[in-house]
Amino acid sequence: MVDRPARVTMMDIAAAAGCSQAAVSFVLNDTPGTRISQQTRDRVWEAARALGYTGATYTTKAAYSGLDNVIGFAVDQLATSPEAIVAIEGARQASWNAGNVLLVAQTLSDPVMEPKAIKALTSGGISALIYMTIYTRQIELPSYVSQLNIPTVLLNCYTADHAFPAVVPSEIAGGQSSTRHLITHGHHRIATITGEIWMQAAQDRLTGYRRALATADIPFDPELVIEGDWSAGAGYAATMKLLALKEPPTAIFCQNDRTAIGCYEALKDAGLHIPQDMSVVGYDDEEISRHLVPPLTTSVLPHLAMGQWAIEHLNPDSTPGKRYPIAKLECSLVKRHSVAAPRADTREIFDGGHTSP
Amino acid sequence: MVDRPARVTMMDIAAAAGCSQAAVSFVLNDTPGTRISQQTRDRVWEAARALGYTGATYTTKAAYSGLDNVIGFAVDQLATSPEAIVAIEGARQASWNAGNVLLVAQTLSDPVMEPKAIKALTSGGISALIYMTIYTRQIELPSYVSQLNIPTVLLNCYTADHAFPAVVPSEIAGGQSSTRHLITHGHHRIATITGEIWMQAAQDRLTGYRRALATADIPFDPELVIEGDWSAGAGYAATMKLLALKEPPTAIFCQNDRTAIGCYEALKDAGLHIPQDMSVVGYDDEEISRHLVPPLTTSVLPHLAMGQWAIEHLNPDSTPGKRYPIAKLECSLVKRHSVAAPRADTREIFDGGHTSP
DNA sequence: CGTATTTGGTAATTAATATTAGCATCTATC
DNA sequence: GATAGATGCTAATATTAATTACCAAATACG
Repeated sequence: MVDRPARVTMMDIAAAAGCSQAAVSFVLNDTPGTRISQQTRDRVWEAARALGYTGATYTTKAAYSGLDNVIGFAVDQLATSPEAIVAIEGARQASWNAGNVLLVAQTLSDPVMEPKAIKALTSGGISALIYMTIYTRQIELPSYVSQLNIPTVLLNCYTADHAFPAVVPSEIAGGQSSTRHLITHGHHRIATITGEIWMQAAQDRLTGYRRALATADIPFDPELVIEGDWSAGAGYAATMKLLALKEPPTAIFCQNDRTAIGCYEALKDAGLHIPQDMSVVGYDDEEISRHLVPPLTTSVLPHLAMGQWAIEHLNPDSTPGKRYPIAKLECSLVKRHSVAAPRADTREIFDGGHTSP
Repeated sequence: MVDRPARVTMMDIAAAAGCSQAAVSFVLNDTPGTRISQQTRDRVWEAARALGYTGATYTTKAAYSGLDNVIGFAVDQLATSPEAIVAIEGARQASWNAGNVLLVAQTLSDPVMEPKAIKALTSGGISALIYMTIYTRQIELPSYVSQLNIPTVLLNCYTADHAFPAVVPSEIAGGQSSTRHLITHGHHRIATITGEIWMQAAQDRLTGYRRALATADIPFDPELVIEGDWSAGAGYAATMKLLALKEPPTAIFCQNDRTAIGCYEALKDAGLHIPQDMSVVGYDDEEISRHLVPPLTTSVLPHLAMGQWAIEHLNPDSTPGKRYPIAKLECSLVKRHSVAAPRADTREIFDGGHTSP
């Protein structure tokens, strides 16, 4: 480069502050063992700030830039739901022994903010990156992430090319075990209220539901699947629709807790009691679920475990071209008091008359 | 320095990778317009990583280190309570227009981790720092924070020397307005269940309580102040103690929502109804409060506003020696259904016989 | 087969910063 | 009022990294 007019050097600061370049170096680096008066220090700092000193050109984007054990954690949203916090906590716990520091930035799913956030993270010299999204989904990893040349793990999302380790909740298994839990309590006529069906999670939980039915040799009845939208309102409406059926279900698998809240309301309005008249299970284990009456049986999202998994799979040997399978972690069922065996009379109808002892 | 054995330079990498220093520079900087084969690039990266290349020495800790608009947010705990997240969200909203990126790190109140966290934050070249604690309290700001030479704001904490702008909730005003709310509903015999009294927040809320009584010319009765510990259990015990009083109160100001939950339980067990037999107000506006029966009147902690305030007061002109007053933001009361006028009969006793129309 | 062009580098130069050594000036001390 | 530090700084130098200019081998091509 022939002309570099923009760059501010220590020489410029020295000229502005009326001292030597060496003095500027001493001040800005706070070099121990040098004697510079406070006045000169102030003048230097002031000049540096006024001129917008940016440090040396020699700040290579190279790996291990000074800080070891700093792991970047990029997530699209922090405040909207607790999952991100839980995952961060899991990551923190897992890296506790190693003394790692987590640096968290929000990408806000914004084409302007995301590169800024990632740059802010990386220019600090992180040694690894965890990239998380709030909603489980396939993503296109931006090039400025994939070309970072540091170990990277995807959390709650994955790319089509499987170029990075990725971990997501096992929603299929979760839907399956929720449904199986109802089946083992003797239910045969089990309804489900889905989320917005275009979302991966909703499809997977439904798949799990069907799989559990198939495993137990219970025929699938499309009448018992109502499409919701994760909201309590949809849960209410769907439950009402189910109750109006000629053969109403004896149990409802609500595919998230908010839907279950609407379901609770509808059952109350219909004069039915949980779990005597109707068993209900939710999904997500939101804080409120344990305070419902009766406390809701639901599945915990494994975000804590996913955070831990991510840390444990930050493998430095990134063989180029390697392909990783997507890891799926179990959503464990927390059993509370919203599930019971169906009433004998109801059960007899579908059980062909023989009741269990 | 005569011997510098530790420092890894591009020369070292060049030797290890079997190429020139220039080639290393090209590769690590991804300099456009240079032709380096992929094999050489790989060798260079591998060597750089193996040797632990840390970048140039010339990475001055100077101001404005490359990244403008990156604000560090250090907080002791992220996961234990939602306040930190709310404050971060407030800060994010406030800096939205400016396009700032927030970089969040947890200090974990740990003498080992905190310096690491702060260093991770600052070495990225943040232009400002917000330092937050979960519990409102006076702190000793570590020297590596106070000597950072960037605009700094304290959130939910403050130093004895007032050397930095600081913002905390106005707990005194909050306690006062909670109590006043009960007074305006006609209550004269108002109890309070405190938190752990060594905590600033508990003391301040109690002070607000006393101040509200004094303003309304209601004599302070020590019998009506029970020391709790923020827990539901303490709330239960304290309420029972209050109910056993010769002249039980008609309203209870629980100094946090969890205490109020215990209080609700105790009242239920005593066969009393809220708000007909006893008015209750809480504090903190936890998620659960709106789902209690009846929904709890409580005060919202102003963490969102505090986050915004912090961003707005990141003033770059840090005149050395300047003193800042501690800003206090209002805890606004959210009125739900746990407060009503006292029963006429109860009120008559203390009202001297004349009831309001 | 000679020549042009691309590929893949190096050597030398330059820019920027860190560090060492030393030089005035002040200040306390006898 | 000489003198021995201590203080506050600069000049010179050493390191390090970025960049330019150039070079040799491989490849394409008529």
